[in-house]
Amino acid sequence: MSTELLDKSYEPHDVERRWYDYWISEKLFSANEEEKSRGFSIVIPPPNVTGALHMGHALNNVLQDILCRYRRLKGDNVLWMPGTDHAGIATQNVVEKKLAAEGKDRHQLGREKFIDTVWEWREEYGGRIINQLKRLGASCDWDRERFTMDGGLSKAVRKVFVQLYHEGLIYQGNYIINWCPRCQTALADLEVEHEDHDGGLYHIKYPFADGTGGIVVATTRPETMLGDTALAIHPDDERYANLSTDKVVLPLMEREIPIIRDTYVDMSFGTGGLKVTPAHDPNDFEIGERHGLDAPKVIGDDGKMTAEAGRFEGMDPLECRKAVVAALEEGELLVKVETHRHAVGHCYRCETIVEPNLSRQWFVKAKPLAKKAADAVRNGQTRIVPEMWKSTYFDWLDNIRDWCISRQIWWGHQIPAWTCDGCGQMMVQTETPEFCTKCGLSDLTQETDVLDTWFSSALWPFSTMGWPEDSRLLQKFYPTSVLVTAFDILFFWVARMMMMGIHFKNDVPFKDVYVHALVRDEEGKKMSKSKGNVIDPLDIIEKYGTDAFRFTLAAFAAQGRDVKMSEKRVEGYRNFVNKLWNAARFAFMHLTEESRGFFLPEKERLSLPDKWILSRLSKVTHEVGEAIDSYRFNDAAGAIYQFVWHEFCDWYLEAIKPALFDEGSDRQAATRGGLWRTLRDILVLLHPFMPFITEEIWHKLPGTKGSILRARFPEDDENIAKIEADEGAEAEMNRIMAIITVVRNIRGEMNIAPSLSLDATYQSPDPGAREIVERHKSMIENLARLKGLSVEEPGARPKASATAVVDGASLFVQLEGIIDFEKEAERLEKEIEKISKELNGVSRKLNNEDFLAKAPEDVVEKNRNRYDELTEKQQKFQTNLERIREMGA
RNA sequence: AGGCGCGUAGCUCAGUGGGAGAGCGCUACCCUGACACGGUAGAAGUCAUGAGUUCAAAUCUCAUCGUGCCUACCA
Repeated sequence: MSTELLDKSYEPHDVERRWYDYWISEKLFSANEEEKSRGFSIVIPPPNVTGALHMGHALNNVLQDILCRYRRLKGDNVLWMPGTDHAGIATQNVVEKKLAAEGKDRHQLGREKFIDTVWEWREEYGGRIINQLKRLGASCDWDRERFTMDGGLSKAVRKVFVQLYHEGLIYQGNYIINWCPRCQTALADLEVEHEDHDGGLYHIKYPFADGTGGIVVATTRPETMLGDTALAIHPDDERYANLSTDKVVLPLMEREIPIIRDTYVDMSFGTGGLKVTPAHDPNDFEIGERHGLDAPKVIGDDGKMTAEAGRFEGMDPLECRKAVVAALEEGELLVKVETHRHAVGHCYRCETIVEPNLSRQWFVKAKPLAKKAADAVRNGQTRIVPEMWKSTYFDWLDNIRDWCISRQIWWGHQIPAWTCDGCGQMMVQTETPEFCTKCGLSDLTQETDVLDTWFSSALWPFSTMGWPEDSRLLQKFYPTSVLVTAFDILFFWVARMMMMGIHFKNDVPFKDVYVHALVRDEEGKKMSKSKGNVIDPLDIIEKYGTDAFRFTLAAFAAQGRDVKMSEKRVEGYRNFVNKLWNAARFAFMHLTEESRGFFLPEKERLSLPDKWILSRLSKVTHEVGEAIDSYRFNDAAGAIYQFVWHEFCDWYLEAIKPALFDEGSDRQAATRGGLWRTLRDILVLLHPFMPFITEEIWHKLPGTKGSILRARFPEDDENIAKIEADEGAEAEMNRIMAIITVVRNIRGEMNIAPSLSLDATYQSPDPGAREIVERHKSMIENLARLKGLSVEEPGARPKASATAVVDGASLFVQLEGIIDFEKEAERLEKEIEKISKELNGVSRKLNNEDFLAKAPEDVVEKNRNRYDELTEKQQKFQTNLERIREMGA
């Protein structure tokens, strides 16, 4: 019975550290694959091991944590599988940069030593993001933390690669791929980010070989002309129907190249002539294939012009472009240069311009896998929420192209393919071969390329659970219940997990995919370091506490809309955290071991505020559960916020104070039960959103045992009394609250000092209403600060009073000596005007025969009732207005 | 070029066929036995624009304008 237990305002830091340690040491996040209870599982979207927590991670993981904590409260056996991915290119870049600072490069170290260095780096820094997730309160089963380069996961990668290869779904081939000259590796199409650039469109004349003229072609990349092997025109192009020759001379190279006819060419573009560079443009490559053209590479993998570029060898492509253009100008072959806006591809890891380049790479034949992945969503095996994303998902899968999976880097899963140095036989198998299967020679060379990181990520839902073994974990928790992710990796990751999961597990990897928003800055821009608009989640946590931050994220996670983050909002929810803290602090002044309400007092002993708050609580409990079940996190957060602040604190706590201070009374005992129960349930409802403060208060709340993580959601808890909606109590309480509000309104509008106690008269023709008001007179007097309320039948109106109308009754607030007649008249006029406006709308409807005939009965009825109420109210105000005018005159 | 969103109070956003909502900000009053990170009351919106469907539209349809994003091999 003292407030000394708690500080006046909530101090999160210490509390957060303490309880997180406690949860870990008590193993409260552990899943149990041997237990029979209903399983619920989520695999974390593994953050890059090089990563640092940003807002996107924060939102993503907070939502997952809310789901996991909620499901635990619902009694589920929850597995939240954590881990990181090895982020091949990104990690290699980081470590290379570090080496460069020491004046070294990876080639000096050699492959093996370099990989050792990366592992060392990972040991030292790789845990950073994991620790940051812990600051968020993430309740992952940390004992099971996985890494895509772990032994088990690597085994899964090999097995998948080998099987797909033997099924013909992985092949090696020479195709145009995206080459990042800085990272020195191929990239998948998805890993290229397109950005519009203003460039030049160079019109270049290719003279006919017979010297009779020429054809002008247009290109944005003149330097590639050095590798041209044809000039293409549309077969139906009448401009070129009768050419005297079928060859042109490639300028600068002075090489004769054929004029070919291909329907790919767009006659309406420029002059209708297209230069063909099979080695440096995907379309040109296909044309080249069709016409059997050579494909000389003029831009090398090192990003420099090759020997094929003749005198331009060794130049940087952009430098070469200038030189080529200058040379063309000199030869008077440059017809014109226009400015032209076109998309330029950049490496998603280092932003260098990527070169389309002909290269021998490994590919996954995506179409057959993609079809099954799309079908699984079409037939509802996997549900995408919100549905809006379904079309994006289908669109991509239905138009999917083969996936380039080989990377020319060292950090990653080395492709399990070996070539015999003797006979050239290729062996693709899970175990390292000792001898050539064809000639028996033991000189074998393994493919040096590694696999795309996303290749191993695609296996994450089952590789983390022990696949290819048929583990207990897989049996219990695969398919996972839901995948929570932002849309930006819908293709990178979700679609590919679907493909792999279905192919190798014969079942989808998750039942639901919940696609959440992207977190943006206050202006709605994507947060990025280069823009300098990044808000660091850890700074926010430091300043406002994790619970406030989490609640903010949840409250703004409306489906289908981005979250614009600003500190101001976090501050608002920090205040909410503090409000809860103080409500608890107040409650603890009155709660003892004995006041706990495992069973609530019999209904007859409960006061109206108790019955009311319990009824509201039962509804809010239901709302919160339903909202989380359907991933409407903002609705859940909103419902509980509204309830705690504006019902529990504003009304209930104020209403029960007299009872609580009535020492030794029965009503004190009964109300303590109501208070205990409501606070207890609030903590449980809030726990998924605010794990720390709820745990802290839980432990201080008499009558609770152990961690709140082990509590049951109120509806499912067998150990506490059932509560249910009580419409009667709600109606009664609403009537009382309306009266109080109306008195306060008069006080406010008339500018009456709160310290001034007033008398009021309540007049109603309804004996039932009078009885209710009479019964709760003291509550009204107390909360409306009245020194006396008399309850009467309609009759003489008190003189010099301000009036209000509630539920068909009149309320007179006596203001002898202090009433300002003019002000009161003004106030009443304002009320009347407001009512008239509403009345207009309603009567328009009721006077409309179509409305009466066609609108549903209940809508008509509702409007009729409203009409009656408003008319009566208007009349009462009108009478009072007249009276006030008389008195004032 | 296609596709998907968004445009509601000063700001940030809920609401998606029947009485315009919240948080922050603003105004007035108040340190009333937990909370000034608080309390009570109040002001504030042609629900982007135009047309249509409907008894009824912020909500459905179409168009327009503005805005954001995604996909794309038009040189």
